[in-house]
Amino acid sequence: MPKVVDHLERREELLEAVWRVLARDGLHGATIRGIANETGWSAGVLAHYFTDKEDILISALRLSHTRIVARWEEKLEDVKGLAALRELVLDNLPLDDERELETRMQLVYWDRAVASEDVRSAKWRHGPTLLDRLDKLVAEAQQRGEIASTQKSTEIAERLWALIDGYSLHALLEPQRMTRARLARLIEQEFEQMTTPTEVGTDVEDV
Amino acid sequence: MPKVVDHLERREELLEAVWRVLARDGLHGATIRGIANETGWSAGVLAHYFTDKEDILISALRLSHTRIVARWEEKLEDVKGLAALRELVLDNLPLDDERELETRMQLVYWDRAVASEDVRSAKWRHGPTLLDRLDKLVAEAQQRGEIASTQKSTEIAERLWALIDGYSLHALLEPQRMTRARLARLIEQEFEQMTTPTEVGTDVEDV
Amino acid sequence: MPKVVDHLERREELLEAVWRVLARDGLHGATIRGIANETGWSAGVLAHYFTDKEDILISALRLSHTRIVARWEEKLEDVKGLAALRELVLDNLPLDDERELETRMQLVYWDRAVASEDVRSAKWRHGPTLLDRLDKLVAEAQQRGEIASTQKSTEIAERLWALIDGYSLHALLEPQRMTRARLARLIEQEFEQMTTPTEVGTDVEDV
Amino acid sequence: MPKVVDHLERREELLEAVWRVLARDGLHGATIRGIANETGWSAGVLAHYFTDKEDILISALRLSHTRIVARWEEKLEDVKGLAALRELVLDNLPLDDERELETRMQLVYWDRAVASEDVRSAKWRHGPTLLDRLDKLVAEAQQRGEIASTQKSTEIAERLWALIDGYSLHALLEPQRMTRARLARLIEQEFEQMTTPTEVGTDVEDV
DNA sequence: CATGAATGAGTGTTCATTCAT
DNA sequence: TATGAATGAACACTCATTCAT
Repeated sequence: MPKVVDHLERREELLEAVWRVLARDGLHGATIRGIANETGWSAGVLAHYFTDKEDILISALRLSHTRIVARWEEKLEDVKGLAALRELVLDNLPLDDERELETRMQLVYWDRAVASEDVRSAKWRHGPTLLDRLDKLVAEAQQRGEIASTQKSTEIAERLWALIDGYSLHALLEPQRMTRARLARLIEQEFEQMTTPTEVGTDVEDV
Repeated sequence: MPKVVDHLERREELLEAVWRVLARDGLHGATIRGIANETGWSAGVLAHYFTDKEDILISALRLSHTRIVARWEEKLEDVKGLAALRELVLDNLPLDDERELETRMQLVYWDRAVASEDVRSAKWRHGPTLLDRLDKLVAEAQQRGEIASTQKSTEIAERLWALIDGYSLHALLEPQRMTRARLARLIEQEFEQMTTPTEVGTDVEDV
Repeated sequence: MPKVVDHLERREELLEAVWRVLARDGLHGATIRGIANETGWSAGVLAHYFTDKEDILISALRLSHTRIVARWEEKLEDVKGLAALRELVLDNLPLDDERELETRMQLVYWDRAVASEDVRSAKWRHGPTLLDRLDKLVAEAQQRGEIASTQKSTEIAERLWALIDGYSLHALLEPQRMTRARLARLIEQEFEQMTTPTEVGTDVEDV
Repeated sequence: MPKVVDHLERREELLEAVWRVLARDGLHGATIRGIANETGWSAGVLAHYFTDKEDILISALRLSHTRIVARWEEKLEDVKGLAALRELVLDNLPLDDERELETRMQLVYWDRAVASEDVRSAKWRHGPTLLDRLDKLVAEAQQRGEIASTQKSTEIAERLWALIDGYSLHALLEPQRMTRARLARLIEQEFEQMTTPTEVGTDVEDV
């Protein structure tokens, strides 16, 4: 009996090594040999699982997305509205090593994305699912009266997404200034602002 | 006497070509020969003005920063407080071609920045002057009573900076969705929120 | 299993090609592509066996030294004193193609050696083993009474070494004048002079 | 009146700079710009005095030869025989800075000489004048009875020349071992050996 | 399935040379 | 005469890719 290797399992194991290399060396520093070295296998083995270097990079990014979405599903199963929204936002910030790796992963693709329509396309990105989910949860929180409805849910979601990416970027580029603690505090303030002032506002109006 | 060439002028002319290449092809696609082609000169001419490819890239980034800061100085000469803050924020968003090029320029360096302490250093970046300026103007606006003082100026500035980079990123990655018009509108809402709700609002309520 | 190649054997095969190139084109004319061409392989293959061009050149020189020393060991196994000395001297003169190639090899490095302390260092040269060996054999011949002891062994060795390099140089630079035959004759005279005159010799004859 | 420049004088001034560069950086490290830098003039000025880089190198070597020969003429004007021979030999050893520079100059050309018949030719070298002169003086010394006639003058001259180049080489490659003092002593011994032992021989005969 | 030997295109860089001023 | 701007060929080196074993 020949050695049976679970093709998909091995593939994902390889892609996780790609993640580590991308997070460590950036996309410009990610070579086939460097990746192979990180996997512990030889360079040629990647040819068995991927057609191309581009295929490796796309696959790595997509697997990351898939994992993230799966994690969302699990996390948001039992929570609703504002609580769910907070959960989702916190899950997309580099507040621990795992999420920082994911953030780095996305960041290194941007250099290529600006130059290539192809990289910007759905083949690489899993679409704006984060924005959609934020929107859905914001709307839900508005319906529950947890968030003011003075602004459209889409716009609030858009703002949250921008904050997530902006703060994430600053956390990676200036880690000693934008520490994880500071980042968590700033996001917390964001939620306070989204809730308290407007709640009062509604009260006044309601009177 | 040899052919007279203004060294600094020629240098800046070359660096502007570098900008165009970086914005078009990304940092990973910027080759010496590609840059030379964009300048209209031969490849070897770059050796006269720069020691290294790294020198070219650093110089291009720094010149961009210098130009931007100079533009700020000019724009903010006569305005103060909230008006100045709005001016500064709008000046840092990809709302026209010139600013979009600047935003692209910065973005393409991030891939390298995450992997290299050196690229993150002051040699490449001109320091967090934008944040400092935002902070100063927010504080000024707070003193004038144009913005509520419920939140520290630093935190408001930090949020504005994150929004600038987050929105800019989305504008570049999904231009058909995040159009310039939409971006302008969202930023305008941000300013409305910073001013209206806190004015009188909370005070009155608390009474 | 991949194609099996004896790494060390292939390495030495490549280095022998480097010898031929150096002897033919000089060090200044030895390019990676020229060397690759001489090996019969593509240029990139050298990257598998050597880190650098400098590594190639150092390795080529060191292998030559290693081979030469090994040959000495073998040749001097059974002979002693003057006979061994003669053997050693003759083995270091360009009296056949193999030794001429070795001499050329050494010569082409001198241009670099004068300018660089590094090239003069032990990393490149195998130390003055030839001088040491000459010295040892001269002393041995003196103890056996085959050579006069009026001069220190070190000084005789030093002179022999200078003659070896001086004659070798002239043989390479003016081959039509300093033929191999002439070179052999001159060295033979050197040995005669080292032995006969001090041995009472002339006195007896003249009587 | 335009600035009058003595063409030949300027040419020689430039070539002396070439000497310094060759002695310092070797032939492989001698670039047009490096030479120009050493002259204190711009790079383009060399184009006015020399057609080619090869022309520069040839000219530098030939001027050196010319100067050396002129020095010989002067030095050997009043001395004859053995004394003149000693003078000539000492003048060709790197026993002071000026002569070391000359020796280095010659040495760095050897790498090119082995590869190119052209460099070995008379266009580059001033022919074996040193050997001829040595020969003439040895013969003269033999006629005067200062040196034994047991060996042909040509062969003694050949040996002296080999010693000169061999010792010079070792002095440049291992300066800390083969010091100038040691070199002078070894050469002195050579002259003693050339005279004393044979003198004894003659004494016996004369009896 | 896994290896690593081998390839060749593309990169940054150096440098002799030309030429308008 | 002297300059230095500009060129373009040649270089060492990197790296994704192919393929025989």
